[in-house]
Amino acid sequence: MPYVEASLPPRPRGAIRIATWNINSVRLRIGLLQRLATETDADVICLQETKATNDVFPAEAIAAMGYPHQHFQGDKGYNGVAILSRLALDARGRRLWAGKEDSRHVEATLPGGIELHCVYVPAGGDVPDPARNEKFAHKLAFLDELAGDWGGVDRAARRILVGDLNVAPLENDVWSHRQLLDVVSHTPAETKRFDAILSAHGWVDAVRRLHPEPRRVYTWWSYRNRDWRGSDRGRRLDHVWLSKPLAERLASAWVLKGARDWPQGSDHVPVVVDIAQPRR
DNA sequence: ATGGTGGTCCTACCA
Repeated sequence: MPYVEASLPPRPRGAIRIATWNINSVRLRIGLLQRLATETDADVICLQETKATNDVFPAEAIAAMGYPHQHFQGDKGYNGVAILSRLALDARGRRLWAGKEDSRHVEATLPGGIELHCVYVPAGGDVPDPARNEKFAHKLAFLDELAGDWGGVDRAARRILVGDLNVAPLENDVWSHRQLLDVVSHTPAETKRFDAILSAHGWVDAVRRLHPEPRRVYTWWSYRNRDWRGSDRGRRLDHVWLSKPLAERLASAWVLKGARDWPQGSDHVPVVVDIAQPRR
């Protein structure tokens, strides 16, 4: 199983461990970020929905946790992404998408020339019709841009894209494929775009590489579900994508399901991967 | 059945 309830096994010598988590307010859950660091021993933590502008981002508290190398971008009350690292971040940047100023992407380069992208795809509202719902149109436009050559399509590059992509692409990424076909996050309009992005860039879906269908894997359970674990109406919205050279080094992938029960937790749980040291 | 819960920041908007 990809699921773990608490602490992960030790990181293999020389491996890089990367976690991604939609934290749903970094200031409210700063204590849970420490818990994530302790339970995973991650080298790099990518966050989405930090909901903090850069001037109020808790950079010093996070540096004190052992992550002094940081690259973040946030909006007041909404969006917001961050890359937090024990390892030096060589180059940093961000990109704007679908004609908006939203803080939905940051990128940085890790030691070894690994290009890391942290992305927060728009949720898309409730009505799965771009003609009637601007938010859904925005989401589709965002996904179309992700399928384009925004970073230069280079399948040989050492490149990672992680984040809350707000799409559950496969039948076993949702609790009921049939019932969610017209629910935003699992509509054909979205899942077809996912396929297009993956094939255009040669991305490998890390969790599914190691834990293939028909195994069910979720990373999000709604707050509106009283007994989230019992009813298990989840969706796999959070992803780690690897370019082929890095997919060949993929050692492990976990979903930290236990985080959904942390006191005052996020509705998303962290996804964690280990990338082994390159052969030399 | 058209809710249900949670975050931000003050009134509604977003997820």
